[in-house]
Amino acid sequence: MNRENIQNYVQAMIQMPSEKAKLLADKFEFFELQKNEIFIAENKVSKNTYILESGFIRSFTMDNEGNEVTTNIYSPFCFINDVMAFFKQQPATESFQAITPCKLWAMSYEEVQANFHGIPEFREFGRMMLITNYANLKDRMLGMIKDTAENRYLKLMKNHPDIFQNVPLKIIASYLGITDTSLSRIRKELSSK
Amino acid sequence: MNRENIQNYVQAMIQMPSEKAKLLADKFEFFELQKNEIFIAENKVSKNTYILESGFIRSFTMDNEGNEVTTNIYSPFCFINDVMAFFKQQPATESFQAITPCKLWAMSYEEVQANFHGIPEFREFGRMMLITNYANLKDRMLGMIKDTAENRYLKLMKNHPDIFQNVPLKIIASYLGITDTSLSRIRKELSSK
DNA sequence: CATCGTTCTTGCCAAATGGCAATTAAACTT
DNA sequence: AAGTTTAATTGCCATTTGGCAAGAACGATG
Repeated sequence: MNRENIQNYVQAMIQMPSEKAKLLADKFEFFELQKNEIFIAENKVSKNTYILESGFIRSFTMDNEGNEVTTNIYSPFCFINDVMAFFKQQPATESFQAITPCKLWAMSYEEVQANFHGIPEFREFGRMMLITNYANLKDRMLGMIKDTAENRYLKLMKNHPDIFQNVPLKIIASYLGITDTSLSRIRKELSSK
Repeated sequence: MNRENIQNYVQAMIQMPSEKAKLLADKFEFFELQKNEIFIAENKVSKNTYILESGFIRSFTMDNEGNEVTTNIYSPFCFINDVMAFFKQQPATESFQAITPCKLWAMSYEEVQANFHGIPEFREFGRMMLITNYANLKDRMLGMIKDTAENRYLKLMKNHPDIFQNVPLKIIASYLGITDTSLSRIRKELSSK
């Protein structure tokens, strides 16, 4: 645990004096998760929003046949929650689970609201977080349409090699929108090139 | 053109007194588009944000082989722009084009910023818009992974029958993430059931 | 209303991905 | 370390989707 880490993260998101960043970082509370622990459950209202300091998290939901679909894989540092559900304080549409042991920082909804109104930089930080999340999702959406499964795999490899050392392939496959069987075959195909 | 329409739209997005909604609605300027006209061009900074009053708009970009990929289809009333690019005032990552003749309302970036700081309800409106966009994108992303092309087609049919009467099938196919050939076959298959 | 260009459909075949089941490999538990 | 669970790979074949090209249908325009 190191509060400076999230201070730097907050500061990296938007331009502000380091004292301000420290002020914001101080609003977060540290906690840890064991492997496989679920800390935001689908259909329940999430009272906190989170920053991931170390470890790997995934979000997932169920498809119509009852299979788990991994909607996202998170690696440090990043902001984590079901944005839509959290800001409206409605039930989450997906669950969030620790893939490895994790260190996180939490801030309650009430605290977020209070600081949104009181600290312009924080409001800006929140907005930037929303925008960044949105951009990431959009990139992924485009990738799903424009790229083959193989290319999506290669891109993830390139942009997040850390994930492949810490996250089971079946979860990665689900995130890429294919079965673990297909991912295995794609990997075999690539290794023979 | 009817300013009351967007006043109602603004008011529907977040709870506020109708005088406030009127105040916000007054900030938008009316204009029209011809069929096929492009009003936000990829790689250019969009100086305005828009509300669609009538007609159909699509956003699109190019895939790696140079084919157009329709990223979204917009029908009234809705908020339109490349959210990420607009709020950061960076070059748009996709183009926006009128599929039919359209009536729109525009607000400049400067005006948006000024009102964000001056009118809490407007700030809230902007945030809600962002969140709503995000939720829609997320639903679509999930659909791409969870549903077959046929189901995506049926869902769109159910949720936006209006689109099928106004937008060419090749654009709808692209939006669904398949080729026009495949969409045609899916439709044939369904009609024989 | 004749023409030109676009959109939509269809046939044929190829490529990508999935489903299931068996086997191997790896990770966890005691 | 042995045994048990979970993850990953592989073979076989089915299904979905794509690519290309030809023709039919539709729409805009003179």
